[in-house]
Amino acid sequence: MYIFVGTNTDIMENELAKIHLSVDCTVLGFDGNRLEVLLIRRTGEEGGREFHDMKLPGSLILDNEELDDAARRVLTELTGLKNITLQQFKAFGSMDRTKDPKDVHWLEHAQKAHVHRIVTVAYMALVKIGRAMIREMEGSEALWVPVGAIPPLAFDHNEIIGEALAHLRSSASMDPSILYALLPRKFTVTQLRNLYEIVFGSKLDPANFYKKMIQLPYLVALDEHEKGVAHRAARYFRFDKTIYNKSRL
Amino acid sequence: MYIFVGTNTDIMENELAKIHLSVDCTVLGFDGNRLEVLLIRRTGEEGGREFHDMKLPGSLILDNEELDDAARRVLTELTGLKNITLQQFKAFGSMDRTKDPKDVHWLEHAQKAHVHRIVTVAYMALVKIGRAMIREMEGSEALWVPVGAIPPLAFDHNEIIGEALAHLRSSASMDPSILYALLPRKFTVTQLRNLYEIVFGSKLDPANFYKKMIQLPYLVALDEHEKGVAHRAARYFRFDKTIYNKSRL
DNA sequence: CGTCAATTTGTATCATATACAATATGAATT
DNA sequence: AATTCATATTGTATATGATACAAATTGACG
Repeated sequence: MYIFVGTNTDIMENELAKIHLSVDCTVLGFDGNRLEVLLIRRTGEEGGREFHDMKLPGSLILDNEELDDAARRVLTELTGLKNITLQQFKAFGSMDRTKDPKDVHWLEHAQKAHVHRIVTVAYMALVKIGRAMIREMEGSEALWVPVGAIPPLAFDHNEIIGEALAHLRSSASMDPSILYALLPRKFTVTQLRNLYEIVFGSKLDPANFYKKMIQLPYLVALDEHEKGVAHRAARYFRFDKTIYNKSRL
Repeated sequence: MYIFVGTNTDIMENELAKIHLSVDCTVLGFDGNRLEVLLIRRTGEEGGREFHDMKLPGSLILDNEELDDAARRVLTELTGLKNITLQQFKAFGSMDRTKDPKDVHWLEHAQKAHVHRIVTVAYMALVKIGRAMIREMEGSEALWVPVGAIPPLAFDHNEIIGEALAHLRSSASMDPSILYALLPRKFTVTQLRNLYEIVFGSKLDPANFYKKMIQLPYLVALDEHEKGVAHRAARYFRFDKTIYNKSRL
């Protein structure tokens, strides 16, 4: 005879929610001036009329697939990039995330099944907006939208983006080096400062910021300078990850 | 005619994982000296022999139940406490979290169904270890275990606790005020310093720490002092949440 | 009453943040 | 070619906070 001591929270199988599980990725990029999010165009139907809107890139989890792998799969299929900075930051499972009939209707067609409830694990990804990626995305339904100009999206995706940005701020205040994932390989201190100002939402003194940054051992000055600007050309720097890892045992 | 434009990540229903969803809570308390975790005794069976071990408090998600509500339900049933500091910090969905046959066997009996895969949303809870809670827990299968002396637990619960502690550190370094949830209503600056030292894993100068803390407007000095200690009795303070909220617009 | 072990106060030094003036420079303009 | 412009970069002075550590205080105990 077996003894199974459970807590008083044990539940019979037939009371359980039939739950679908997905991942959604908030892919953030920096165009030198603004933060942008990668969104997917969606075409659906409501009350007999076709409509167009947007959603986050995402996917249901495959059988036997790790959560992180699912997020990486979505990103690779979308951007062609590997080695993307990727952080899981929150699961969203509210009942009213499928409150909108548009979304329910779309889900039932896209998944070809009735979806009672869908819980999603949200990821934040940081990418360099580069030529290779732009080319990869051509002809796809993906586009970049500035975070200040995001229209109403499917499901609770506006809320997810809001929390992704909060996660970026808190994550970058713990370890600002993640921000280099958003910058091109070569960048000026002014570009770096712009990014700091946008992420943390505050103005910084250019002179003091400059001095603070160039004293960092892992910020390597290059011999190259900007060109074509109507003022003194700024020096390019690069982030040396090897030096960085050594500098923080 | 309807048009549904999907991404190339669309998936047929029959490829989908049959997933169960749960919450698990890492409940942390501070006994004045050490951090402790609340664990649940488990009795199961393996190879015809009964065994005893421990697990985190948790539960499958009820139908139509919010994730946060599920976590709160587990905590209320366990401790009798309401208004607990509670933060979701990560979803765990690795395939090999049910790698151990002990756990598979236990799950099938406890849930009375075959569980192919179980994804859990992990929460960190911070509580004051008080008389009321201790009384509430009497006769239950719950007990406090110091974080330095946690034995191998069910599933990936050791890993979950590790990440909960990491979350506590990063969360407290963003906003140390969450630490007051672990202290009694009245506490000395030395108790507060002990907690800081344990959470951040570093020694702090008592004199400097004292001066830094008493200048905070929301740390209110009481007229009461310690008694029964073999040295100068320390003054009690309390954390004033109202003042705290005002001091950070 | 002196001793003990910790709390609490005092002070001096050092590092870093901030403010802001001054200089440098590549391109556009005159 | 000289001047203007706008930003990059350097310099300097001050304020603020972190750290080190000595000194004074106090409740309990023998």
